[in-house]
Amino acid sequence: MAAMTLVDATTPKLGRKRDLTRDPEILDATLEVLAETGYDGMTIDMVAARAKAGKATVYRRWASKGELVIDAVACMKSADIDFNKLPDTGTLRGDLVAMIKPHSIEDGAKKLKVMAGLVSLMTRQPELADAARAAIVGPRVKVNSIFLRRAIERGEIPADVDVELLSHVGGAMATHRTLMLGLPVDREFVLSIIDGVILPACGLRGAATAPPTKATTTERPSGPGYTRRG
Amino acid sequence: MAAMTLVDATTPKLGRKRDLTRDPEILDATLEVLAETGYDGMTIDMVAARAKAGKATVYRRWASKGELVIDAVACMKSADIDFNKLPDTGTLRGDLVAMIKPHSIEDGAKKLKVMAGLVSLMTRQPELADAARAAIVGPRVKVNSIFLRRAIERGEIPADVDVELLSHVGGAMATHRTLMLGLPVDREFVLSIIDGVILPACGLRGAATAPPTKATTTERPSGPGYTRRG
DNA sequence: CATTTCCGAAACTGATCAGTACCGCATATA
DNA sequence: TATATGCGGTACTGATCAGTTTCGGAAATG
Repeated sequence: MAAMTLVDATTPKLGRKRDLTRDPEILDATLEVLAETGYDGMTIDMVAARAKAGKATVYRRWASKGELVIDAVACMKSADIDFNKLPDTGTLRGDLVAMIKPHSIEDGAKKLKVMAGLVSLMTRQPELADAARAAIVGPRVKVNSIFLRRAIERGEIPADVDVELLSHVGGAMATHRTLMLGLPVDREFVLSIIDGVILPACGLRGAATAPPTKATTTERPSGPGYTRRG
Repeated sequence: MAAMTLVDATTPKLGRKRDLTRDPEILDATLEVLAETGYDGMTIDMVAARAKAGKATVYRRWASKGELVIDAVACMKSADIDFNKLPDTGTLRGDLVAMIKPHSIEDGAKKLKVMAGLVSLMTRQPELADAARAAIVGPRVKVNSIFLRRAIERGEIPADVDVELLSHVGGAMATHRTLMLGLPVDREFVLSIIDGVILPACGLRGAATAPPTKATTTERPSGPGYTRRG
């Protein structure tokens, strides 16, 4: 990921070799500063200081501030969800809830903070926008759509639910809460999205909710934590 | 709205009076530039040029760039929804759809563009964040919660739907689509949120959708465009 | 019509920051 | 151990921009 915009780097025959361990450290520092101050507030000196590196070292590896940031953002992608280890609990709710881990929440929060610092620039820098979407939006949407499609195949939810749209609901609510409302996205909030929006929108009801006033609540396969409406 | 941060302005006994028509023109120019370039990209010279005013004229009215922007954002609030003329069609879907007017879509799109230019700063400037939320998030959420509560009172939707949460869904999806995906929020998209997320989450189904595979679709008061599940 | 004050324009000041150049030291090769 | 090179640090350059000052002209008052 980093290599793509790295400044040439022809290996010398003699003398000291480029210290490759500096790259990830500088990229991490970039993400930290980005999350704290945003793109415009971030200076190369801040990044260098954070990484305990010299400014020149940064410019020896990346041609410009813009390319450094694009690389750093692209870097976040790999540190994301492992698609080979997705939960498969047998229920949509189970799968969604299984994704709520402290690490995942924390990681998402940091990514959204980075995103906040880039939003303004993204409208004018398609390359950056693509990198940010691929790193932050893409993976989460993909996971949700996998879970939803599974639930359809399983017959748990109707086949006509708008998977594409519903896959975005979680991320949209988290984004909105962080960027617009300035409130934290914690476990409780994610649960409320699952039980208050996504599952109901699929015709299911969340775990700990009272049955609807009039509806005849037909008990379903009775797996832990959901009932089907209709 | 503008007056609160305006620089003193003691009326003289003699000579030319302050041209009050310049204020709204400068504020409008500010919003335009803000939407196009974001807070950091915006310069006072740009605003002055756009308003065909001198830079000094701007500083004669606002003490700093920050205060100008806060005023401009606060200004957007008043140009919003008229709460005395909210639609009341008798159905939740009818009310929600009645809010989709070309002007409303356009207005929302512009506000989101302005918001995009402020997001990064909002995390570090609570005053600005408050102004932005009051102008952009607040009114829309309020409208949705009014519609939802009405629908509950009417018995159209269950009383246990999470009104607070669902009121944010529309705005969250629009924000996400604009800021993160860089796609336009058009009538079709708003309709898909209504029919694909909000109504289903309330146990209703949108107008032009096939009935669910297994559920017994009980026909309800049979107003145009909805059926109740359960 | 004289006076006062605002206007737009443009020049100026000081701070900040991207990007460059250079230094002396550390380190890996031969 | 001699040599070539990357390292962190610092000083520099040039551009940009917030905010100030100044100026000639235009308007409103009396």
